[in-house]
Amino acid sequence: MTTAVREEITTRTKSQPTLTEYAVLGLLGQIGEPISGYDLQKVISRSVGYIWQPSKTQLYVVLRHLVEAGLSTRREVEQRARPDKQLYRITSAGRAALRGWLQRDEDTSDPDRSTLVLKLFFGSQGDRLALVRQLAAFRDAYALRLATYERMRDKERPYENDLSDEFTALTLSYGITRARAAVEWADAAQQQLTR
Amino acid sequence: MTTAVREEITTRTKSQPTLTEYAVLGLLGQIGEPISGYDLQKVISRSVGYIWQPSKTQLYVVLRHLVEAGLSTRREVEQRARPDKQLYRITSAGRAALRGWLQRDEDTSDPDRSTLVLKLFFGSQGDRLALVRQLAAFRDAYALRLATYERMRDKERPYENDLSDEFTALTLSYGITRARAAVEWADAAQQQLTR
DNA sequence: TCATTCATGTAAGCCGTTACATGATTGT
DNA sequence: ACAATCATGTAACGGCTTACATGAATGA
Repeated sequence: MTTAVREEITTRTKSQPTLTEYAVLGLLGQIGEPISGYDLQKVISRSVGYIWQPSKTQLYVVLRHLVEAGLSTRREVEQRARPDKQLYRITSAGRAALRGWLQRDEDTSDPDRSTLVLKLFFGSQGDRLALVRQLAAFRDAYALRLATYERMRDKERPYENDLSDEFTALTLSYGITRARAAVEWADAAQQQLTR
Repeated sequence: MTTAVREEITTRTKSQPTLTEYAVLGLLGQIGEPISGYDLQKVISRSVGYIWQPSKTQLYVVLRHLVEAGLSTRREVEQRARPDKQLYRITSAGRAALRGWLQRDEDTSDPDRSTLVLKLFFGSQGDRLALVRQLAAFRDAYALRLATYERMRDKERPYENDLSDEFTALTLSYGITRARAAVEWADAAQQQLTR
């Protein structure tokens, strides 16, 4: 029974890490010392929490995956007064994977999912130039979007099948506001990083 | 075999609609005339697309759900030159469900998931006052966030387990920029709607 | 006495994605 | 000759959430 489960899990492994897995890896890298899943969650809520926050259940799953992929070690610590705990620590393979991820350009130009911002959070562990380059791509993607939105706004009868009214105009202006804010932020960030 | 599948689906029904289902329902309501899934997708890409965009596969699933829930009718149209198609049209029960959704305050105060903006898109089909009220809640949620972020920024040593550096400061400033933009937009929108 | 902290997990299920299938028709 | 348009779907699976379980220790 146990073995059967093991096998299933093992065969499923090997695909490349998810966003969440990289995020956890990034934290392990940033923290340095071994840390339990439980404590990690607290760190998250005080740091990356505002960008990205998985449920605790998922966190435990992700940590297991990282260990299976050799990106983290797990060490069991027995306690008397408290339940036993597992301490996780990034491996050198983990650091390499993280650096690789931070390096790689994202081909998806969907700025909202915003992998870029997450990467930037862990920027100190990666290559500065690669991040600046990705930041520029992020900026451009949003600028493009912004242009599209503004074109939509400025047409009086955008398309045959038109749904526009007072309310849709409002939501469109929301999109514009957000996109503009993103572009401006990206510009400032770029200056900051290249200065 | 077929019957078995039918049963499974039927028993699973009955839970209240998902966000995506409401979104499709909103579109059916806005459009008025019967429309095929295929055409719906096009409308989406030209309208709500920038807020929310399901895959075509999911769209077909959602339409089936709506019919099963009695919120939409489906009428088969046979064609010679083209594949047959199904035309969907909102029912009165559907309109009622939609109005109810637009009315209801959302208890989750997570502004990012942004149900509010989606609701606003369909605002013309709902009660103006209810939407203004929800818009205010949205504004407040973001204002609260903004305050939290600014507090984080202004502390030099935020917490024991501190991760802050040049990069995290940058991402924090991203959060601040976004939150501030959201608050400002919400204020303007509120004025617009109450004027 | 009762809630909270510590610490990890299982089970069930939802929402959604990508890849693939089908097959005639129209445009380049 | 080849690609795109029309039109709908199945299969497989992935990521994530919520609810639930456990059980001692500490604090109000």
